[in-house]
Amino acid sequence: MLGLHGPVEEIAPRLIGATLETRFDGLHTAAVLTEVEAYSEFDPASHSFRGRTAANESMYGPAGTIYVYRSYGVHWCANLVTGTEGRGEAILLRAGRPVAGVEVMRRRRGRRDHLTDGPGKLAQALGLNGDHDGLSMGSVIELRFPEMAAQVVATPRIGISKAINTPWRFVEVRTITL
DNA sequence: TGCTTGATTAACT
DNA sequence: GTTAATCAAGCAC
Repeated sequence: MLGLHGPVEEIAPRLIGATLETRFDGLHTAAVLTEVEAYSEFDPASHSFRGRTAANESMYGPAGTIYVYRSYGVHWCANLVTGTEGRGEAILLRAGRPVAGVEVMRRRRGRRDHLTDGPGKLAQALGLNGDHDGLSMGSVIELRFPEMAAQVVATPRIGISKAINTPWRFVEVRTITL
């Protein structure tokens, strides 16, 4: 996919402002990404740091692959692979702004607000779960880049205990929460 | 085989 | 601000 292949720390900020769209079972939802985090091999905080396993296999796929993992045994979190195949790099999609299918999102989330303001929430609102791990960007999951680049700020990543000073969290300036 | 730790969320007080 | 829910991966034994 155009503009989707490259080092995670370079691609990640460019995902801010991009629209992620899903069509599952005829249900259309879309969110503009406002917060992402980059993870790579040789990165102690990354799932791929300890090497390739059955669980993180899709992190090693080609650019455009979706990596979905179970978080805290409860939630699903979605990543987008943008690196070279076999490198184990991915970008965690942490938050977004609903722009289509809000009622579908509300039904999936079971509430009216806080639909996409967290990685588990964003994945659930878009209907992403373990079934979609390893799928590629294409007919059911699409990413559209904006006309103009968003204003982005880089900060340390959230909820990790290693490499806490690596500023690989990228947040849209208008929605920044530090 | 058992123990600890999460790339979290929601419901509490 | 605190805590339960809930489970798989990773690591020690």
